Amino acid sequence: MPKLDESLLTGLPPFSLLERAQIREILDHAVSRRYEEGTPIFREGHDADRFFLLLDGYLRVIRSTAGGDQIIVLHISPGQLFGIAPALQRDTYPATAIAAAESIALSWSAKLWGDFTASYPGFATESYKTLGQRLGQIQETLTEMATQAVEKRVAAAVLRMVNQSGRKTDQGIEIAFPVTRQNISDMTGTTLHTVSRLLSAWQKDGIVESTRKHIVVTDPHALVLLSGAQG
Amino acid sequence: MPKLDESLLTGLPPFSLLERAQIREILDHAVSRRYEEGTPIFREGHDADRFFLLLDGYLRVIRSTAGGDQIIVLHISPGQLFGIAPALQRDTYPATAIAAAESIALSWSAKLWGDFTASYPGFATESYKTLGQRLGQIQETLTEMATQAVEKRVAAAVLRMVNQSGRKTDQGIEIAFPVTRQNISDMTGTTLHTVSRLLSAWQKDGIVESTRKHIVVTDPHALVLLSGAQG
DNA sequence: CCGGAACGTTGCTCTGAAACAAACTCCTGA
DNA sequence: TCAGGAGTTTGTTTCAGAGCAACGTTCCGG
Repeated sequence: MPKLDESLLTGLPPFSLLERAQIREILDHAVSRRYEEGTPIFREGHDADRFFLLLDGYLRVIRSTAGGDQIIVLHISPGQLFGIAPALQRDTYPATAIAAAESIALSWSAKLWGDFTASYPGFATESYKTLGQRLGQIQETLTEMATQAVEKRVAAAVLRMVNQSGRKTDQGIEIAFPVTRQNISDMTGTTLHTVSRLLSAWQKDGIVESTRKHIVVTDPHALVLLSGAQG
Repeated sequence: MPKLDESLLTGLPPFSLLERAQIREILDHAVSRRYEEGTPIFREGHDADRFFLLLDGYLRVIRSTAGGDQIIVLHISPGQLFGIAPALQRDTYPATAIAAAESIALSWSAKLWGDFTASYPGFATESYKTLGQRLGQIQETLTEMATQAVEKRVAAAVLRMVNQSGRKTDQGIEIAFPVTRQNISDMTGTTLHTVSRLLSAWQKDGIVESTRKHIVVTDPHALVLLSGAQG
């Protein structure tokens, strides 16, 4: 296995305070791996023996019910730590992570978490900061789910993906990873049928442009209004 | 202000590894306060300048939408840390905490969080463990909200309160703090009307017994079945 | 002891969205 | 190049649960 380059980590929040030598040290303990679209990185209930950093690609974090229904709890984008159950003293992962697009991630043995927080200034602080943001996001989604009508939720879900991964094209802003109607329904707790109808309607109104597994938002402002941003 | 007694903290997870002298030290920095039912301890968006430990009573943690709807994210029971936004490097509280019954809580300046985690063995570990559990709970609620029908959600919500605060009486297990229909609807994202109907129906079936702000579960097993525990 | 507020119950109506159903389109691999 | 599967679209039906309304009950302060 070739040595990983230091530039992979420089500039990322958890490592921003570190010396070059320290980053080297961290990388020497890391394992790098590529995941095809649809491949699980880890599964709900399995031994939480490693923690991860996404270098490239996008992930979906999923929870399933006993009845077989599933929902997408959040998305992970490049530069983020994930699977940090070990940081929370959990011995199993509470959710499943799946590559939404071809992805590359580093990972470390869970045992190293303690070493990292102890040895590297800023690492713990920044990690827990991320965790706090994530907790806030989930609470946000929860309130939304409990109080908002389907159309608002779907609009909000699309916006969230755009905000996290949007990149400009000539027609508008596109979501950088493949998304199916089913995926969106799993984010919003509705059916793919309803999502399909909504997207069709929005397309008619010139708000989005969508093909098979691909969505471009042509009128973000209209979508923000639909999402009910207190208007 | 009289000195607080060490026995208040002994045995609680975050402090279990500590010496008597260390507990003394921690208590000397603490402020103790009593809150009437309905009194807010802190509010969403306000400066997160303190963190708390509930000694007695029960709290509701609430989030509100711009549109004025609100939902109860979780309940806090005695012995739990709460308002630990400072631990996550947040400068405002992401939710509001309100006394569901008359309550007593200790609090410390947010600045001390760093000192506590640095000086007291096990404190950080135990705190983040709690946080992990809480994150798991919220994800659980989220999936439930997205996939389950109203009756199941309400049953699950009642069960959660019973598990957290249930105490045996001659007729069954009662929830130890006041709960209105509206409260339950705020936990489940439905209306108080629907909750009222459900409780009436359950009462008819001999599953619960409820008076004004008080609920006794007479047949917990039936409720578990209703909650859809994969049966 | 009275009046009003807070909480709860119940009946009725109506609609948003799930469920069911049936094609259609694109993509992939044999 | 053809078959099958994955993803999508659209129409129709159905119903759980929200909304509205009116009334009952308990509690508390003056």
